[in-house]
Parts: sequence; structure tokens; C-alpha cells
Amino acid sequence: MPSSRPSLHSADREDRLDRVFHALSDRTRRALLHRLARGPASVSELAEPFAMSRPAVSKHLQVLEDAALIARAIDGRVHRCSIEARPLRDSAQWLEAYRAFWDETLGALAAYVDKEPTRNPDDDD
Amino acid sequence: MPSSRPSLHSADREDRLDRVFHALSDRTRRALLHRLARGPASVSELAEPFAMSRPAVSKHLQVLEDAALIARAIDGRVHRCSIEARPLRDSAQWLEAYRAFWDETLGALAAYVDKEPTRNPDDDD
DNA sequence: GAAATCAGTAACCGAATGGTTTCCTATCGA
DNA sequence: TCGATAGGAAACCATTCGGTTACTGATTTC
Repeated sequence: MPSSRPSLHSADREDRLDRVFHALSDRTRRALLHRLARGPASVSELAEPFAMSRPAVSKHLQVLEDAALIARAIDGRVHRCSIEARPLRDSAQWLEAYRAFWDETLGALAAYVDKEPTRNPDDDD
Repeated sequence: MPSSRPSLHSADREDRLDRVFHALSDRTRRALLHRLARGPASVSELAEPFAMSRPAVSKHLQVLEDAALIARAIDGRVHRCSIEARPLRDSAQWLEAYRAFWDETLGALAAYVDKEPTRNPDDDD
């Protein structure tokens, strides 16, 4: 049986959207992405600026990884995380059609980078 | 005290992002937006295609409304819902800069419209 | 080999989610 | 006025979420 059918509009795609948007719905995870946008980092480096325990950050990274928004390369005992978003690209063309009412939503996405993460040291306001 | 300060990068903005992405993280709510993209509808009309109770849909609509993604006009006893996303627009310019890795995420957004909502009868794609 | 370090796992906790059913209010229409 | 209808509110339930502390495992380093 076809275990991985590339269906165009199935629950599979909804699952991915669930994961992506859920991943983005937390400011700590957005801050992690914000930081990773400047380059890869280890888990410790990522966790350091936040006022929460390492396991908490680790869980956030798992959520991001589950949404395929980041990837991790294990090098010895160091986990090097980096942004990973390529696999979704193909449908981006549709965005243009729906931009009429969606670009505001995307504007919201834009807004977050305009500000500091939850407890990021580089809040340059 | 300044109860509504228009800060450029404050927790206020993060709050809005939390709400928007959280609103988008549920497939029922995305399906509701999908349907509303074709024009306003009453709560009953919106609830009809879904295999869940009216109060459940009502709660979903509240979440969307709280995220400012929809608006509702009360006309007699009928609540007419419509897409409402204008207030966020201004930061959309940033998107272009970050598109390099973000358009895939947006592509994920795009993907959902390429398919049918959870139980939507009018999947005309 | 022993100790320190990077990171994940496990168990737990309180709060929020998504759903239900029941009930209430308000409006429309005979 | 009386009944039907649109929709929200309340109470409840199971699950998930975001966080903690404590422990384990693997790898580096001495």
C-alpha cells in the first residue's frame, strides 16, 4: 500500500499546518526562530537567554523540529540547530492570490521580528 | 496611565501574534476562514458543515474574533461573520526581507487552501 | 578511568484547549 | 402572546501545554 501518498489536499497537509502554526503560536518558539535566523546554535546557546529551564527550551525545540521549522545536526554531544523550512515551498504561489486578505496575517508574522523576543539580550529598542 | 501605548515591539505585539497563530493552528478555524473567504456568513451557516456542536463552532469563532481575523455584525438575532484582517498590515514590508526562509512557512499557509477544509462540502479546487 | 558537561527523558503540576450537554436570552413570525 | 429560532453562557470532561525538578546517558577532558 502507498504509505506516503503525495495527496494534494489531505489531512496530511492539515496536520503539517497544525504543527507549523502551533509552533509559531508561542513567543518563546518565535524567539528561538528569531535567534536561529542569525545562524545555527547549540541547545545550550539557545537556552541561555531565556528565563526558563533547559528542558523547557528543549521541549520548545522539539515542537519546532516536529513542525519541520528547524533541523538539528548532532555533533558529538552538541546538538546544532538551524532553520529548516524548504520542504513546504511549492504552494507559495497561491499566497499571491489570497494576499488580499492574508497579507495582514503575514504582516502579523512580520511584526514579531520588529521587536525583541521574550527575553532576548539583543532588544535594540 | 497610558493604557494603550502604540509600542513598536512590545509584548502587546507578541500577544497579537500569539492569538493570530493560535487561531490559525486549528484546522476547524482554518476551515472557517476558508469558508469566510468566499463571503460573510451567519454562525449557523458556518456551523452547518461541521460534525460538531454549534457551541463548539461558536467558541472557534470567538477565538478568530479575539485574533481580529474575523468581525461580526449583529443584525437582529443573526450574527453575520466576515473576514477582518486589515489592522495588522503595516509591518508587511519586513516579510520581504525574511522571505528567504519564511516563504516556506507561508507556503504552508498556502497549502491549506489547496485542499478541502475539515468537512467542508464546497471543496471546489 | 573519573569527573564534568551537553542534552534528552520521566514524572509531575496547574492552566488552557477543544469538545460536550444543558440552559438562557433575544428576536422573529404566526 | 406564544412558539420557534439564532446564538451565547455555564458547567463539565479529557487531553494537551508549558513549565518545573530530578535523573539518565553519552561525550569530552583531565
